[in-house]
Amino acid sequence: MNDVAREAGVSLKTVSRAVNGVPTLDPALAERVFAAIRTLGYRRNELAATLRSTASTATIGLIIGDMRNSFYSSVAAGTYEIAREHGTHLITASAEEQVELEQELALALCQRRVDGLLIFPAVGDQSYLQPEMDLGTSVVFLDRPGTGVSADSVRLDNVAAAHTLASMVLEEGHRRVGLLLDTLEVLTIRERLDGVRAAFEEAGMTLDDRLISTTAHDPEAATKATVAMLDLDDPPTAFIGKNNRAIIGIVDALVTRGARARVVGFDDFEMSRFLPRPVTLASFDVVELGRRGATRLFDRIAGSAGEPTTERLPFTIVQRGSYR
Amino acid sequence: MNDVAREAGVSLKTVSRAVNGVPTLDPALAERVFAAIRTLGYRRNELAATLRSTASTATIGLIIGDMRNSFYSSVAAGTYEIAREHGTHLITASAEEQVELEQELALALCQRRVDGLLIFPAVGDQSYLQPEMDLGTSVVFLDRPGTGVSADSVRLDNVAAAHTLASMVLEEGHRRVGLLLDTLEVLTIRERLDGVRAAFEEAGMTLDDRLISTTAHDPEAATKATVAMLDLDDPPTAFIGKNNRAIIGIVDALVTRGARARVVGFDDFEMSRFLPRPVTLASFDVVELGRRGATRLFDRIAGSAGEPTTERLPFTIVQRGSYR
DNA sequence: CTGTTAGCGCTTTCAA
DNA sequence: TTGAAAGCGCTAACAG
Repeated sequence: MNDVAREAGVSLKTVSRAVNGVPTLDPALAERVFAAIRTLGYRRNELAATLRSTASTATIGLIIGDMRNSFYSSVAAGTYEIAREHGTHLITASAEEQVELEQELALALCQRRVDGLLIFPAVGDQSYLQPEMDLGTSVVFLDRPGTGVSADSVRLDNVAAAHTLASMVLEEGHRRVGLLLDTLEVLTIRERLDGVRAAFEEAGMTLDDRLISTTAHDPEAATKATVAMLDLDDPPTAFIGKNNRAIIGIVDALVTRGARARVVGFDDFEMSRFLPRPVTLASFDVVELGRRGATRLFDRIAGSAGEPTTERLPFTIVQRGSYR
Repeated sequence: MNDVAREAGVSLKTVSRAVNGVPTLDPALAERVFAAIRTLGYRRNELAATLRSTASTATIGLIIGDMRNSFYSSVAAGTYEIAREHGTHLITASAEEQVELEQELALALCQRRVDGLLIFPAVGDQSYLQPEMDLGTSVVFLDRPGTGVSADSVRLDNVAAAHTLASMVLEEGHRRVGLLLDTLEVLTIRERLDGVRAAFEEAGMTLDDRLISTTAHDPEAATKATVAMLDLDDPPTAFIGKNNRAIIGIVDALVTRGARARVVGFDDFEMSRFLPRPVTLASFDVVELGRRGATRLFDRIAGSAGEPTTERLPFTIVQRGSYR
């Protein structure tokens, strides 16, 4: 910048003003500065610019579970969209649902002075964020609330979606309903179970514990659990899958066994129309989850005050599968 | 940092040394510094640290086409994996295959002083990168080479994969083969066409222009083009799809028409086993593409010299679909 | 092994 | 409207 000032025959500060587009600068001077910049091939150092400045670093961090999972990459797409509108860079990191790793990554991002953090909190304690938040870093939780700190969150309306799916199945006359879930440590899963349970209670029924699997982490595990339920004396006539991968596992089991059963579940996916059995899915707009989270974060970064809020995204019911 | 020094009763530099883990520091002094850090809640500013230092910013940039596309998000996953091993942050940006946007994003990342850039170059000219590379920013191109600059690239062996698929179909006795491609402006597509053409020539045959579609951008367009070919007097008995989305479109057309045809193509995907027709796919390890690109980039950042290299990832042939 | 001084590239005073 | 000086938070260089 000094070289540019010398070349243009102006002071350092005038170069700074030109580069920052300060309107009170004489256009003739500005043009001389830009000419010098071109001849010298000067590149402004954005990092240095934020050092003295009270302005932000124009960078936010996103901590997700797993980049290969389309759920998370869709959220990242929505987040990026909003970040781009704000001229902000997005640093994405993957914590693999481990809270220690999440903490390490979040603190590293804070050391990098990100303006804000969007986090899918892992099972565990997020109180490590409190000092960072006190120091001015904004935080928004996605999909589930953090533990031990109070911050904004944007979530899915799991209870209502689960209630709707379960009511539908019960109204169709099914009485034996198998649930393919994951560990109940995860709030999202508990919410989905709660919604189903509420629908059962409204119908004057109770859930059979033997028809609740909490091990359907992936398609293969879901298949195994489904097969086990089909082998019961009084097997389910309907199944509810906790997400797209559970649905795949259920359908796989049914096809392999040549069994017929009603299948419903959560999350739509691109290939769902090719499922060889008809399925009904409660679908959430996951890209919108990323957009809303980022929008809330930028509100806070811009200084929006007030108590932490919780936003819940609605769902839609879609019919898929039974391709022949 | 000054406050910490005062609190610990040492000099600024000693705090710096403690924070950086300089081994020649008296452990007793270091402990006093850390105690002061804890009581004051001091957070090191990584951005300021890289200002004076000749060291890197420990950040790399990745410019992809579209975050929602699993092809790109898989590459991002592989890139992140390697970046993490190097203690480096990953800033991801999406240029939507537009070269002007790509240039804007790449230059913005250079202003942020990323150590290196991984780019899926859009159709157009990448010579805008030359000044940045001269200034020391490393660049590696993914999936296709950049135009107008010479840099490392990691690519897929499209020609060989296309040749193998086409030879397979011809050996099975098919003589009318429909190609569902995208615009030939994209090198990857041209390579795939070249591989098919070579296989045809080896078999003493030529491609029928009416059986080459260059409009199969998405599943719907692929379906349309497939239907048009099926309506010809002498319709294809086999189809080659340019990627997973083209395959979906082809299968959709066949199922809707109740038509039988051999289907082969590029790229495996999670749901391919549920396709209602048997398909043979040439599958590339896309996560590995991200890993290799990042590995090459870190080699260059570490100072590895030499002429730009081109690496090509191999493919594997997999059988999918025909689920009942 | 520790401290002092200068300076990274830029912005913020505040005076002219 | 422009410029000089000071300083952001840290590290490099060189003494001691």
